[in-house]
Amino acid sequence: MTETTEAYHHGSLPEALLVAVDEIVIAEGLENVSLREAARRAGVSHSAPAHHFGDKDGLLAAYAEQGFSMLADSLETAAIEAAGQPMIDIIKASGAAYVRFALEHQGHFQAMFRSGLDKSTYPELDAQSRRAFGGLKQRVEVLLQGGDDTRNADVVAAYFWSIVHGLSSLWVDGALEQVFTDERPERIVDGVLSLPFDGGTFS
Amino acid sequence: MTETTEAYHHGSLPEALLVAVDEIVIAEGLENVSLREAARRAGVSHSAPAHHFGDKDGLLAAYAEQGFSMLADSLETAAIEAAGQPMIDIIKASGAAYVRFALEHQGHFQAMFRSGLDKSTYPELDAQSRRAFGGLKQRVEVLLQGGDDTRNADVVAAYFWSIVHGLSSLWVDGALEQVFTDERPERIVDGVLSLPFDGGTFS
DNA sequence: CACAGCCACTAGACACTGTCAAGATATTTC
DNA sequence: GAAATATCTTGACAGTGTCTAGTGGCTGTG
Repeated sequence: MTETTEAYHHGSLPEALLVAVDEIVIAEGLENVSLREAARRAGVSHSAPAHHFGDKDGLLAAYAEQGFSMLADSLETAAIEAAGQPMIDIIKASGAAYVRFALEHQGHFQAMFRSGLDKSTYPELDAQSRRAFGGLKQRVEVLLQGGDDTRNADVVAAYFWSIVHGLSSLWVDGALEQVFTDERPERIVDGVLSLPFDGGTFS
Repeated sequence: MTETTEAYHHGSLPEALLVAVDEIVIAEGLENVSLREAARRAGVSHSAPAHHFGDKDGLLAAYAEQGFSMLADSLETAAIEAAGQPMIDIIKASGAAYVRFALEHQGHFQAMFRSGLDKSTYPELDAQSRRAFGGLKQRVEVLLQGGDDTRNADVVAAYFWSIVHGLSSLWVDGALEQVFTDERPERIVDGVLSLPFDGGTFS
């Protein structure tokens, strides 16, 4: 567990607590995160966390905010790596990065979308989540106007977002494996992610 | 609050407790549901719920199971009402019913997908959730083979499911309104739901 | 009609949790 | 070096989940 960095009392407690939260979420689930257990893992007294994060929701909000920040970075990195290609491929790469993030950071992903935190009471959380999703909307606008496409940009952005978010949620939740027992989830995900670009219309 | 049906001691406590849970989730959020508060609202002692549901997770599982059962019924009803129309329209109607259910029963929807319950420890929960999603898979199979479509049925089913589930989650979470401030969510949802049937492919 | 058994619930206890107030200790500032 | 401040500790309280031991009424059987 969380190696004791000894040198507390000069600034590393908040980070150590976020690491502790991540460990707890992974090991015992989001609902079993507690201030006291996080404090225990960080080697401090039971009420030390409150000093930095206010209360339990504050700690979870900081953890979720970290997650949105990481997600925003991942999406941006994916877009940069795909730079030069057609916009549609940049969007496709971002979508894959979204699902990859959800799977590689399930603890953060749960806190981001399952903690029930009200963004209006945590401005920084709100800001980081906007940062994560703002890029998609812009790229969709470029995509549509470039091709003289009359489809509504907000609708198309929500469409892409719903696909990757739904897919991520269902996968992390275990629902994909529950329903599609004969297919490996990776294949399902790959297939779904390419549908909107290669046959996502049905009639 | 929960009118006291007086006539306890002959069978109505479990139902009353589920109603109480629903009230609590709506009024104070999923994470504030407690056995003792549910007992209070039902007018019984603090440990009465355990007699019927075992423990807190058991109560939440029963509530979530009720939700999956209602969802399965809603989807089935939608499919029946659209019977006779082309299969693609039946699927479209089911998708709309899915999103409508999420919005009209936000309490149940949260418990179904945000409670972190392990389905393998609640067989009835598992069964009801399979019932809800099984129909979609079958209908997609009919859709594809009817049109000599070579696309993988599991992939297409996961695609539809991801769209409606992602859309529902983001809406209930308030994320749609957060990002698309200038559009009413209903319009976004209507647009997204029709995209896969009228221009869901991009290139 | 008595009585034994059982079902639905109560009452009390315990360990755990979040949160608050008060204090202690180290670090920084002047 | 002293004062001020940030960081953390200690102790307390109410609320919670869960366990154990009861209690009260209903049911079926002789």
